[in-house]
Amino acid sequence: MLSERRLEVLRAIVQDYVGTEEPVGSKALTERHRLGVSPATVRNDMAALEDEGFIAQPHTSAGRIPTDKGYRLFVDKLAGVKPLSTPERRAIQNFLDGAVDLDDVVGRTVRLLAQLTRQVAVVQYPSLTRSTVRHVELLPLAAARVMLVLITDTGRVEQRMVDCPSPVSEESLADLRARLNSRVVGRRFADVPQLVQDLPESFEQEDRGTVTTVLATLLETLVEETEERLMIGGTANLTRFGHDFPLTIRPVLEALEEQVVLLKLLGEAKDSGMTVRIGHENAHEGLNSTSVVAVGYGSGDEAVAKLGVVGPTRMDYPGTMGAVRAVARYVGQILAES
Amino acid sequence: MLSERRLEVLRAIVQDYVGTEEPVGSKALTERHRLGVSPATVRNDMAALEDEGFIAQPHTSAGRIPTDKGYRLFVDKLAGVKPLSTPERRAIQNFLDGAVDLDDVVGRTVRLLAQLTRQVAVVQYPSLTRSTVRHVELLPLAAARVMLVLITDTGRVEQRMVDCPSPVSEESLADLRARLNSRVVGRRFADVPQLVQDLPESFEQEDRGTVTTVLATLLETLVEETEERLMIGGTANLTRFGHDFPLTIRPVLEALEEQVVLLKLLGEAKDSGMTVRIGHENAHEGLNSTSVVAVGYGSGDEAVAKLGVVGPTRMDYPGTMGAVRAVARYVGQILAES
DNA sequence: CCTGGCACTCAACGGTCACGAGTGCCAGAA
DNA sequence: TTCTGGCACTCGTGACCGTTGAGTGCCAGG
Repeated sequence: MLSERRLEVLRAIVQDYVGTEEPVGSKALTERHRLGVSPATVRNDMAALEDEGFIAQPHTSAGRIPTDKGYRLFVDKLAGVKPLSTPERRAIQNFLDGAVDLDDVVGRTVRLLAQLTRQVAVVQYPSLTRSTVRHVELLPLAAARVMLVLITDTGRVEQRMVDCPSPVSEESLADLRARLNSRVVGRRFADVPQLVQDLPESFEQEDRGTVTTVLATLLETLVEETEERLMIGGTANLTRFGHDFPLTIRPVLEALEEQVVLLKLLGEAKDSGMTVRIGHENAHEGLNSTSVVAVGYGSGDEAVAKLGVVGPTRMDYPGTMGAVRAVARYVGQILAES
Repeated sequence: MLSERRLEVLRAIVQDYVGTEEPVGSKALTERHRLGVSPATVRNDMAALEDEGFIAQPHTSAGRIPTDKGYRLFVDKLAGVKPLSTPERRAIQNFLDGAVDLDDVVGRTVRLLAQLTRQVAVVQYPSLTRSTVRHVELLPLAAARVMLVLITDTGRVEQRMVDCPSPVSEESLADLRARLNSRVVGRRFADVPQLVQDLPESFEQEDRGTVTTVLATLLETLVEETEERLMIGGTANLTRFGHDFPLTIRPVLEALEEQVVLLKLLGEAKDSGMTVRIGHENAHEGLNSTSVVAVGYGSGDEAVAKLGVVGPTRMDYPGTMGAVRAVARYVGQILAES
């Protein structure tokens, strides 16, 4: 087991390295942190930490840098979550309060998070399957053409065109709309399939085709949209990564463009509490030199979606975690109000 | 005026430089392009082209590279638009055909364009002001709370929450919905303000407040959404820019994140025909070393929005222009069908 | 178990030098 | 006139090399 002081040394190394972006040596450490021991002692501790795999040397005769394992220990045991300052909190609230619709909320959140953490921000749209139905609308566009509009309690709206097998009267449509809504409003999307299962049977023969088609489209929409949407921002912050750009930044940008990858990334995060994935802990190869800090957010107790940031493993974990958590809370509040 | 051969030399320089990304010298030129003259002659021509400002030397004893002015001449006089190959056309169609809604169309388009040109793609959502109204829906959510949903002929949907000054009955709402739709369906959004101007007067005193509020929100939505939305993709392609990364890529990423900047950029493009802005022709400073190729697209003759790509001034103009034009056409078709 | 001392390693920096691609200019040929 | 070959010159690039200094590992003694 590592002694108290060695942990202290690790903490100091992480902090210095995050600050300076340069390998940190024993002498510099004793000067900047009152460890109460000489550089030689620190060197011994460092050797031990290196043996255990918490730190590494880029090359002989250079200082040490933390490994993924080192950051992991730092995050788990050595660092807390740094709360935001009052002005910061106020700024968040002001910035988020002006949003007019869901797109706007998500857009503002992503910009805010990117600015606050100076990293790449990712915000997932509230999931359909975890939301409840606020309203289902059916609009006749032509004789046999209907637009289906789904509205969630989180303000999300989805629409689909439905081509019916036969012309539908306004009355039948109104009837379907009414019955459909009476069954599903207030229910979770995940439960919708069950709830509408026997609906066609209660209609006249002539309208049954239409009802079936509409319901099919509705269910299809639910399935398609389970692959969620998301928004990213702050990619310009990637340029602060390191000096060895092209190789580092390229795969990250590529990964960020693949929504599938990002969604999987967020999906892997725990539903409650904050999740931090460091370097190689990320399954996707392009993100092996980045860390992901993610957390769920929602209007109530339950998370309806996730948000987070992607940055270099060498990031300010306490600060980033603080910002992510705070933003998630405020977004939850905003959603609850609307 | 420049002689025929000198123009030919300029064309050769642009082509070679675009291909190799390295300053091109007189000897290499004569070897790769059958100009029928010796390197010495080409040198004289180059000196002339340099005097006129079409090409420049990064430093003495290096080859020449085209200036913005040189590219401009190339695009205007020396290069055509390269049509896509049949497989490419087919790929576009296949890729775009599977789209389920407007978001999907735009998303697919942006990915397609990025992939085709290997550059950053920007696609603007169909403008509200230039679209026509397909339907206006009013959904009662609570006694004094209504959701306003706007649907355009291009499939775009906008929704807003409206808090009414007093409770509204279902009947009044249905009445308003009917009258509103009878006035505006099929009309252009730009004309809506006029069309609904006198609507409140025709309602009972008790509902007038609600009507006014709803209309106010409607008009507000139109104004807000005049600042259009857009989607970008292919930013990973920025890493192919040059070897002097950080300085080049940074401002571009920043500019791309500012939707305002991009919208202005696209807004400056001509409504019909293709617009190419080269290097310093772009007002925004961060884009001084990039070129923008943009074109309008729409379901009919008229453009409802624009799309384009952003890439290094050193880009394959004929190919890029060909891809942009082709994609715009297909997107137009898709929109017309839906 | 900590400390000071010491020899060793190695990336980074800067200077020198040869190479070669590319230029401008000029005198002579077409 | 216009093109061509020849020639001297420029200057960025890359190889080579010695110096410097931060940092290490190890060891003997407190």
